[in-house]
Amino acid sequence: MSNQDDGAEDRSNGEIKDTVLGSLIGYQLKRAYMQIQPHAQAALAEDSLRVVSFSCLSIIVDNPGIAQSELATALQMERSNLVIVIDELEERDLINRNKVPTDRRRYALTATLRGRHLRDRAAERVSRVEAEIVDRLNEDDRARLMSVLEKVRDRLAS
Amino acid sequence: MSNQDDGAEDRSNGEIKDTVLGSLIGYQLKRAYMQIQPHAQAALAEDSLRVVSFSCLSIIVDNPGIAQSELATALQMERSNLVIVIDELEERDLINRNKVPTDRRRYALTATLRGRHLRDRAAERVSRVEAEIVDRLNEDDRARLMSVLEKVRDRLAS
DNA sequence: TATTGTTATACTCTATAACTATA
DNA sequence: TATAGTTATAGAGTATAACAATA
Repeated sequence: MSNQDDGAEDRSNGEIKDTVLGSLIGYQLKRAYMQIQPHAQAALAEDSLRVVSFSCLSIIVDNPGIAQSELATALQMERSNLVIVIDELEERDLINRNKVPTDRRRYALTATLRGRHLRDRAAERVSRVEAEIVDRLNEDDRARLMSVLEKVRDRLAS
Repeated sequence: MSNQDDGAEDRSNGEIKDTVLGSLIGYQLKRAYMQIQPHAQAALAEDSLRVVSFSCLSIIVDNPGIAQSELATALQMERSNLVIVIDELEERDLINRNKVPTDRRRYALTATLRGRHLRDRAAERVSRVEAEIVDRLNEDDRARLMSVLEKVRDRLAS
């Protein structure tokens, strides 16, 4: 048998082919997110915030009076899983649970001054980190991002 | 006090503002992924495949002879968490663990004919589902996707 | 000494069911 | 009867440490 293409690809250079997987938008989105997420996480950790805490705080800052249910819907998470996050933000004096006279079942969530300032600072940090990461992406990673950009844009051309 | 903007935004229409959060690439990527993932998951479930099983199978099909460590690196997961996935693919006769004479520590993973066919069919299914979803995105979701496209493209303009 | 595959385990995230108090 | 917040719990997914076999 000759050295022609018999399906056993040459991987002696250590490169892994993911042609089929890489053609899927979901895979590319996940990969792109996985590049960014740890850095965003690290940036938020400087303010002792998790990604979910920051997301909640940010939505509360921009939507004063929002209820926990509404917040859960906005972030596409279960309201049961939101409770301890809100607890923590409240304990850190970043937000308040305000009683609503017209509906005593719900809380009106509002950010404190401290919460608003922390949100702004944290958002600034994450923005900076994201910009740095995208700038430092290597050839493969850039290709990945461009790939998902193109695919989604093609499908959106309507 | 008048009815002017005092920071308490009007949310009577039920719309939630996420201006700051929405300006972050990571958030947009995650949101976009969360739109696609459940549908891809459902499509793969028709072949009793999880996303991780399909990803592994797909990489093995395209890289015959790959080792578990290499596969773990390619998919950015721990090799310890890969073991049961590979076990399952092997039990379903979709791949083989082949002994490598020159290095008896590693296995050379190869897909069976059945595995290659299943991968092709599953990939086709996911592609179709992804296309449908992107087509059916509502105004908000499209705006989200365009947002991340623009942001990343701006940063990549080099 | 370092690496591959493996096991066990812990930790986080997410999902579900059920409860209470209100509407 | 339905909804908001809450609790408890189960299930994924992911991360870490340690081990045997081999390099």
